Amino acid sequence: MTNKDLADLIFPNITKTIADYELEYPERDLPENAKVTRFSPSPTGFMHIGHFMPALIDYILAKQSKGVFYLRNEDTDKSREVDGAVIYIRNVLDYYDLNPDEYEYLDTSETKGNYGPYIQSERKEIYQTFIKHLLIEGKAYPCFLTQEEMDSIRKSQARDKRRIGIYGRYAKYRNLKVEEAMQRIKNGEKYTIRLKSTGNFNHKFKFNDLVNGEMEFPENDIDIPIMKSSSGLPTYHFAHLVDDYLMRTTHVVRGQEWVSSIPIHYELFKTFGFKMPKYIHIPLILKKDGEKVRKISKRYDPEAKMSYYEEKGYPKYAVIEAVMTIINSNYEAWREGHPNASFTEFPFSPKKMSSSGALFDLDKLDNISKNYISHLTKEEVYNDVLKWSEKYDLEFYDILKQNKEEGLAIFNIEREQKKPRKDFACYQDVKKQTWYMFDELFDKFDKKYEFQNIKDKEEIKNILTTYFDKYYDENDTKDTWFDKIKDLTDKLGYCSNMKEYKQNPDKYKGNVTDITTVIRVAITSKSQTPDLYEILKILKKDRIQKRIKKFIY
RNA sequence: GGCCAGUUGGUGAAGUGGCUUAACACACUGCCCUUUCACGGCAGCAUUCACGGGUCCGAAUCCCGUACUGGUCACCA
Repeated sequence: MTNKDLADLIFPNITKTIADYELEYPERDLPENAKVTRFSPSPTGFMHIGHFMPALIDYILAKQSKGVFYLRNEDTDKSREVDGAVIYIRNVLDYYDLNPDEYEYLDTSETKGNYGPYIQSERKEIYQTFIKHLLIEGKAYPCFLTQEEMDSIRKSQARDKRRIGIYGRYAKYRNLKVEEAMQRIKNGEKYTIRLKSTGNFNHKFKFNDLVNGEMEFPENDIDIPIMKSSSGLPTYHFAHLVDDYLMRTTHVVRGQEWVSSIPIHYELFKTFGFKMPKYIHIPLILKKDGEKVRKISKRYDPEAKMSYYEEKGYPKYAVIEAVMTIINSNYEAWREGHPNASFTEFPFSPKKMSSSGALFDLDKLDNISKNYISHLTKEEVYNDVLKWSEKYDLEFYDILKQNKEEGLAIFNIEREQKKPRKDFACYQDVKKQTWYMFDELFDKFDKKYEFQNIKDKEEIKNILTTYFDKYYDENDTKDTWFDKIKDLTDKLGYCSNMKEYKQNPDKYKGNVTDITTVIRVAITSKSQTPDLYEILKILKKDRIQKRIKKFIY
């Protein structure tokens, strides 16, 4: 009985060889230095910002080098798979225009690319071919350790302060006779297949990570599981080896949490004699939790989920920009010199990445987003808000849809000028800041009139009636409008000249500010709004009179 | 506990031995502009780069040690 017999017993139907697959998936015919990257999420839930960042980098790297960016579905753990996660992840890529060149979509059976299948659960035979090869060579073996046995090994190792894992004398089945292994398998015993590690923990090897530079690790000597007993599917480490080799991946972008697996991956690649891809281990996104910082979590931190940004209505441009500033510290400087360039043109450098984790600054996002939205045209804002509200605020959507002209006018207040207002950080803000301009909302809401200095009802009434009966003319230009306000101010015993007022505040009942505030509040209910003249201009006489009447009586 | 990495202001950070009396951006504070709010302008915000020691004419930058922080040690990825 030989290793070959054992391998045939375990994989009777595997007849192909590694060489067959190497022929089937040859080296890619790409320009020199073209990078092949992949976005490879496991479909276990929502798309996390910690996935989005590597996806952006993958995309940039491939685009810039005229390479390939492909999507691979890492679904080797069927028990953790969440329904719809695949579709959701794809939608996020789609939403941000990070379209993969190669992919396979389960729901639509749409597929593209010659290096598939791109779904790991459909690659079982391929993995098993590689595992069979290892078995034949005596570099892997079936292990019959039960969960309970492994738990007790782990406990005793922890107690004795030894390294945790199945290695050395803990690897009870690594030298089991072929005959006995075959007998156990025939008896129906459960087994996993482990790598027969040849590493020595006391030997170090050097490894070059594109972010961290040269690092040194002890060799792996743990007989890691490469195939699960439950499904016959490989573990992550083994799938990484096979897929990234066969799909001819050149650059692997993944989170820092993977650097501790480097010794395992190093040994795996060495065992097969395959060249390792280059690795870019990117910093984790952290979250401040009281005094401590920790890895951002989709359970506790709403902003960890990519859906957060869509729900709030942050323009995708702003989200990408904000993430890019974390990715490379010199991004902002570059952007200043290239205001209209696509982020894909940014000369990304892994060396410029920080190797420690970063807090994601939502204030910064707001700032980027406000700047961006402030430079859109009124039509762009209108269309974006319409699109957003159709999904997230139907009431507002209906109003906007029916009042397009008015919406455009409102969004154009102090816009389309050299230094536009920066009111909106996201489209969710728009309604909060413009609702009083729409009668449907203004009439509906329970308003708190935010009067400031002048609170006396009679005085307010007097100011309003005098102004609207004697002064207001909807055709006035801004200058004449304000001249009239000043005239009224003086007539009523207030001061229209602020400098004069500041010198002798006691001589007057108040100043222009008080008068405009009364008008502003009576009309909008709010003490703080954009330019009053513009607001009056949009509302027009009839609606203003209606509001005033309603307010006074 | 083992292994790996990191530590510059509230945040992202620039900085690779003298050009740094530590850049830039966000946030914050104050002033100015101003019909409110914003916008905009100006100014302020780390005498110091986790700590201790060493090398050097000279260190945030190089070396050693300590502390702290983070990641990881699954038939999860």
